[in-house]
Amino acid sequence: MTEGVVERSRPRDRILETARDMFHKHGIKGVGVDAITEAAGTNKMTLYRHFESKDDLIVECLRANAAKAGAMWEAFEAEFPGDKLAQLHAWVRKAAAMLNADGRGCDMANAAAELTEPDHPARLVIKELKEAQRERLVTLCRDAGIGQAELLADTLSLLFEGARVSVQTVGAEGPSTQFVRMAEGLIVSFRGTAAG
Amino acid sequence: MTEGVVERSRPRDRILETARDMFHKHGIKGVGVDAITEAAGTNKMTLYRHFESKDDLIVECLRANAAKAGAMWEAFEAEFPGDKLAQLHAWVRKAAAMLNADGRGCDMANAAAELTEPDHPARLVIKELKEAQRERLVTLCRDAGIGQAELLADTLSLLFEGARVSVQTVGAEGPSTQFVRMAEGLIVSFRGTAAG
DNA sequence: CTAGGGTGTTACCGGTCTGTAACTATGCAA
DNA sequence: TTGCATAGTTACAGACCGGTAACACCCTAG
Repeated sequence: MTEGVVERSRPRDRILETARDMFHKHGIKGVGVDAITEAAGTNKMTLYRHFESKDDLIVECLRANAAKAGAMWEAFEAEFPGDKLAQLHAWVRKAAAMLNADGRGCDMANAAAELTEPDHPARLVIKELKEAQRERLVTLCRDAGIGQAELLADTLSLLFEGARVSVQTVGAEGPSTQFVRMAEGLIVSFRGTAAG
Repeated sequence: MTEGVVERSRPRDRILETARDMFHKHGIKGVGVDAITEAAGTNKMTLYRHFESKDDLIVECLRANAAKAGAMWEAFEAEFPGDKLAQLHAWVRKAAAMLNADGRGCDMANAAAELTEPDHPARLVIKELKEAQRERLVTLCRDAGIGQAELLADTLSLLFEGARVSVQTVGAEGPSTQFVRMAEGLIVSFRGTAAG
């Protein structure tokens, strides 16, 4: 009765979820473990019983983000079963929606900007997850029957990545407003050229 | 009359230069003022005699970066006087060179990722300087006789921005390798369409 | 020579950070 | 009931952070 909060989930899940949100909003070095545990309604000892270190927590947060992104791809397939071109356009719409979601960029890109030590554990998983994402987009382009699928996928991915940092620096009214127009134009252009 | 021998630049210049380098390499929150002054061969008191605070130093570093970038544009004009299209291609080559320079992205984008407080003094100058950069590229495209100059400029700028974060996340062997090909293709494509 | 501005040195303040120790409280299961 | 895993509490260690005070130094202008 008196407790109506989200105390239903287990401390580990609450910590992970809260950390994801706070890292996203305030950056990784801008949030301490004390603030995370307090916001998660638990305490520091419990955090360190579930995670080896803050770096470990960071890595788990990045993996959780990637898992959520993976679910997005499954949603595309569910919405347009077999229609790969429609799924590609869905990706463009979803990307545009993320641009307007909040003024923060990609969590992995932001993490890479903050964690500069070359052997930081997060850098490995960032590279791994970004490469997996790229592979997915390349496959989607190829299955959509587009020639030079790699080039289109890389171009779209660079445009999106650039748009995300653009909203973070100059805001949502900057060059990123043209993202959909650019992306759709590119898809049309690549569809026009014969495969090869 | 008094000046002449510059065997060693003044403390303020050394601090500014050192801070620019260290912020670039290790991020802003990853470097303390003690480390900066020590690397600059001076001490903390001297830093605080020339800069109001670390935030003030950050802003001055960003402005110094922008000034250096401004010199780049003048170099284009000096190398290809009046030939705006050649200057645009020079911009593409210069951008590609920056991608391979080191694995770090744009200092302003990285600063925006780190400094999340909405009213942080650095955010204002980042927006101001990025908008100035964009205006320069738009003007160059327009003077090069390209129709839809804004759209080309924004597309190129997003591609470049995306390529910089890409090298920072997956490395220089990722999608950013195709940057020149993408950019040149876009310029050709936009030149083909009639102005209007 | 002298005065003074720029610089260097040392020590310190109050705060925050990650991470740990020791102990207590709770809930569930045999 | 007993036993054990999980979670909460308090306190602390050790390091680092941005920023300041007080004072000694040196070079040069006058």
